[in-house]
Formats: sequence, structure tokens, C-alpha cells
Amino acid sequence: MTKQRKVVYDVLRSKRDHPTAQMIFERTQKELPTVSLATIYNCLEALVSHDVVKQVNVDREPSRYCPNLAEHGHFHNKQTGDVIDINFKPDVNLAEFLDLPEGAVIEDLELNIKGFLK
Amino acid sequence: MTKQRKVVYDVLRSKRDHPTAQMIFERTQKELPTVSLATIYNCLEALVSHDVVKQVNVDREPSRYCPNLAEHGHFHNKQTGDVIDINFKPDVNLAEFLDLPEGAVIEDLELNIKGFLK
DNA sequence: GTAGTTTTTTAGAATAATTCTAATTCCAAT
DNA sequence: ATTGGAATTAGAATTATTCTAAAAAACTAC
Ligand SMILES: [Mn+2]
Ligand SMILES: [Mn+2]
Ligand SMILES: [Zn+2]
Ligand SMILES: [Zn+2]
Repeated sequence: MTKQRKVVYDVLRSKRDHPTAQMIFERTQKELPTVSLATIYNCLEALVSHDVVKQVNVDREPSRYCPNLAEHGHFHNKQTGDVIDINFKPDVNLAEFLDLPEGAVIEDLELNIKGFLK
Repeated sequence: MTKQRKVVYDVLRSKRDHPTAQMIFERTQKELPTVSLATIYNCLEALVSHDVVKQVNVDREPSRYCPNLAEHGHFHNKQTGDVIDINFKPDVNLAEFLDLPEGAVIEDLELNIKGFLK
């Protein structure tokens, strides 16, 4: 954990709105005015590869980042652009409901929902 | 339906391996040697926006395209790079198992699984 | 502490999938 | 055949991300 990585991680935990690298860059600059965007990408890569942050992709938009390590999905509100966490109901294992091929080993399961709030 | 759109659509249906735009370009060239990559993108955009083809994104890799309109997920085999369709077991409505916010309207549900075959 | 080594950060260039622009081609209707 | 709109095309532009190389920082013996 370097100073920069710590601030990036704190930025992610302090507002769990799934910011993009650019948004994280702007928030990190308030704390570390000389930080560079390359460093933000480097820090995020370090955090993601050490499984302390998840990278969330919705379509081909810029990646977003999430510090919630519990298994969960994402709801993308098309009206507001917000992305919020969606938990699975207790004791639900989604894989049970899928017709997976023989011998399939799941390493990662990603659920993205798009819609809006009535 | 123009000639190009028809060939792109046929390419997609004839081998349902979720090809990228580049792969579709190469396959289409066998039928239409003068077709351009821009046209492939234009055709795919037309097919996707008319809901006859689905765009499938796995991480930040190039988009893949799928002519299967039934609700289904995707299994991305990390060992081979293949992407295959995953059907939900009969009469399963995944949304039932999710803790959605009050008033959430689902317009699209996307399930991507990464793993391998033992 | 200093010298040497490794890691991280930084600025800026490079990359690559996709989109855009503007010119040309196609095609259906008159 | 002419025309008008839509589609296709080649190539330039865009943009999120990655790469490169140099400077800074962090570590590790001595
Ligand atoms: Mn995704
Ligand atoms: Mn996706
Ligand atoms: Zn999340
Ligand atoms: Zn599919």
C-alpha cells in the first residue's frame, strides 16, 4: 500500500457510487494535487489484481470501480446514469438456475441490469 | 435489409460463436469482397438497434455479437477464449432472486460467467 | 546515513476499438 | 432516365486505456 493506492482506495470506499477512473482521478487530486491519471490506472490495476476492488463494466462505457467484495450484481439506471449494487436474496446461488455445460467451473459471475426506477 | 446487412446477419446465424466485428468482417469478405469494416459496424448497429442481434461485452474486450434472442447468459471460457450461450433452467426468473430497489423496472438483464471446463 | 537496488509514480506517446465525416454508390419511385 | 434519400466506403478522429522511459520514492544492506 503506497500513499496513492491508499487514497484511491479511500476515495472508492467513501462514496460507493462506482466512479470511473477519471472521476477517481478528480477526487484523488483533492487529496494529492500532483497525482497523475496514469497513477490512478496503476493503482486501480494493483487493487483489482489483489482482489480488493472490482472492475465493473457496463456496455462499452468507461470502467467503473467498486470496493464491495460481497457477491453482488449491478443495476444501471438509464435515466440517471447511476450504478447501484444489487444483492442476491439470502442463500441464493444463481448458478443453480443455469444450464451450465458439464464440468463448468465458475471463476467469476457478473450480473448487470439496465432499467430505471418507476 | 440491404445486401450487406443480410450477409452480416447470415454470418452471425451460420456460426454462433459470438464473433467480434473484425471476425465478422473477415467472414463477410468471403461473400462480399469489397465490404468495409465501417459497413460491418454500421450493419451491426442497425441489427442491434432493431433488436435482431445482441451485443455481448465481456470485460473490455472487443464486442461480440449474438443472434440468439432468447433470454440467456454467456459463459466465457478463459482457457479457449470461447463464449457460449447459457440458458436459464425452465421457468426461472432471475429477477426473483435479487434484492431490487422499490419500483425497479428491468429493461435488460445481462449475465456473464468466466471460468473453464474441467 | 550512504550506496545500491527495486518499486512506484509521472508525463507523454502509443494503441486499438469504435465512431465520425464526407464523398460516392445504390436503389426505389417517379 | 432522373432524382432524392439511404447505405456504403475510405480514411480521419476520438477516447479509454496501456505503454515507455525518466524521475522520484522506498527499501536494503553496509
Ligand atoms: Mn460486463
Ligand atoms: Mn457485460
Ligand atoms: Zn458494486
Ligand atoms: Zn449469446
